[in-house]
Order: sequence, then C-alpha cells, then structure tokens
Amino acid sequence: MKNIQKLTPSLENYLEAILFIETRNRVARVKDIADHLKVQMSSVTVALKNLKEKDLVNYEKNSFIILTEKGKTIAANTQRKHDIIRYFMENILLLKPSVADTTACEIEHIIDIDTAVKISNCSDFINEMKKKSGISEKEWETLLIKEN
Amino acid sequence: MKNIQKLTPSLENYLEAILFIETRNRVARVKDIADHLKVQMSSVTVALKNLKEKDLVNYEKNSFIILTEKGKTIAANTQRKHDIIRYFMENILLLKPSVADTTACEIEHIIDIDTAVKISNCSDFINEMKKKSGISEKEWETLLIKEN
DNA sequence: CAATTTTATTTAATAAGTCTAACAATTATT
DNA sequence: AATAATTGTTAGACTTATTAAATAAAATTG
Repeated sequence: MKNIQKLTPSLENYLEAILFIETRNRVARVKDIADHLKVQMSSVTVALKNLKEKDLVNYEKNSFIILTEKGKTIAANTQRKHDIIRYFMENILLLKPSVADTTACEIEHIIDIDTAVKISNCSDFINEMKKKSGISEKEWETLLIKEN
Repeated sequence: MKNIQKLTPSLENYLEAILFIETRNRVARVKDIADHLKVQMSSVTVALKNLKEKDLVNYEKNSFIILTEKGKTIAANTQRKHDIIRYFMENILLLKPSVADTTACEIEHIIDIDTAVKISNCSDFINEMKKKSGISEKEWETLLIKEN
C-alpha cells in the first residue's frame, strides 16, 4: 500500500527543512525553518498546524518541533530525491550548482523515489561510459549542447 | 536578452494547449481548450484574459483564439521541452507512457530549453552506448532499478 | 527580577487557479 | 424565424500559500 495522501510541494519542503535542521541541532524551531526556507515565521506556524494535523510532526504551540516516523520517512525520501536530481543536474547536465539545487528543489516533488533511483543509475551509467570511452569533460560539454 | 516575465505553469499549459489545437484546427475555441486540459470553460476564459493582457494571445470575447508570435514561441518551447522529457521518461527511464507524459507536463515548466536539449543529448548518448555495449532492454531495466 | 530582545502566534489581506451556477451569446434544427 | 442546444462569460466561493501587522510568550541581560 503506497502513500495515498500526496503532499503539496510546500509541505514537503517544510518536512525536508525540518529534517535538515533536526540532523544538525536536536530539534527544529520555527525561526530555523523560516530562515532555511526564506519565508516568514507566520508561514511556518501555519504549515506546522497543517503537518501536525496530518500526523507528520509532533509540535505544541511555542514548543520545539520533531518529525514523526511518518514525517521522517517522507522527508528522507524527499531529501534523497533532491540529492539525486541535484547531482544529475550539476554533474551530468553541467548546470551551475545554484541552478542545479533550485531545479532539484522543484523536481523532487514531481517524481517518485523509484524514478529518482533510476536517474541515479543513469548518472552512474553515463559516468562509466564517459570514462570507458575516454570522453573528456570538454568533449562531454560539447556533446551536451549540440543541436542536431 | 532572455524572457524576463516568467509565466506560471498553468498559463504555460494554456499556451501549449492552444498551439496543439491550432495546428490541428485553424483556431482554438474555449471548449477545445477546456476539454484538452480537463478544466471548466470558465477557467479558460479567465486564463485567456490573462494571456491577452500579457500579449500572448489575440482574443476577443466570444470569438476565436490565436497565439501571438510571442505566445507561439513560448508554446513551441514548452512543447519541445515536453517531448524531450517525455521521451527520456518513457524510453530511458522506462516509465509507463501515461506517467511519462504527466511527469513531462510538470517538469516542462521547471527547466529551460537549453537544459532540455542537454537531456535530449543524454538520451541519445545513452541509446548509443547501450547499442555499442550490447546492453539488452532486459539488462538495461535491471541496471536501472538496482539499488547500490 | 524587571526590562528588553527575540521568537512565535494570530488575524486579516492578497494572489493564483480552480469550481459551480446563473446568465448571455452563438449556432444548429426544424 | 423561433426554438433548442451548444458554447462562452461573469460572479461569487473555495483552496493553498504567502505576507504584514498586532499581539503574546519565552529567553536574555543588566
């Protein structure tokens, strides 16, 4: 049985941000999340209520914030998708790191984890084939941007 | 000088739909667009006002609809991005055609045309390498889904 | 510990996109 | 041409996500 309740991109980003902060500090605070996502604290408060309702975070008013197991799973999947897409965008498609990152932050909400894994395997395959065929970075860049 | 005014995904989808219909019939009508995008006609009317304001369609109340040159350029780019992503999703990542299509319909609004071209060249590269290395479809599928 | 600063919440407003329902215009049918 | 059917528009409501401003709670500091 798959995750039926599909989250909005916005809520998924909140979960991802909370996981990111949780792994550095022990818990996340509203301000941390707001700073990380570059939104106002009031937006965070609203989102947290929503996530709590969906049983994705444990959170009491004016207190700290921790992901539930359910929330952690979604956050970790989202983060993994992000990393895979960012890698592909930056190291295979040769986009600027900042563009690779913001692009990943959008596509991560569109594809599922299985598709992301396939992209990761594609990245590996391309890297291997580049090496095996002795394609230089310069040659790869040229190949990438050629219009047929 | 690049396109400064970034359109919303919704509006880009309307342009794409209008181009699709225009190339079949001579002009697009509200109902055609509504059917194609599976929205209500009232949503189309609202969107058209918006697109007209941005000078992307020529359109008078209760009359036919034609893209402006500006609108046609955006629509064509969007369509091209769609096709490239769909191809990659379906033939490289081996997603179901319907899933490949809906995924393309979302990612097309996130990446720019240059990035799409790079993805297209990646698809070509992978196809060549599969052939050159004698990788069968079955082997490719296995390679794709393996978890490291 | 009182005052100040920082952090958090609530409320009201805005924006985009959609829908339903009522109405209007156009087109087809007899 | 009158009526019916189809197509198109308007108006109002709803949803999601955001903000700014007012208020409240918590933490810091002198």
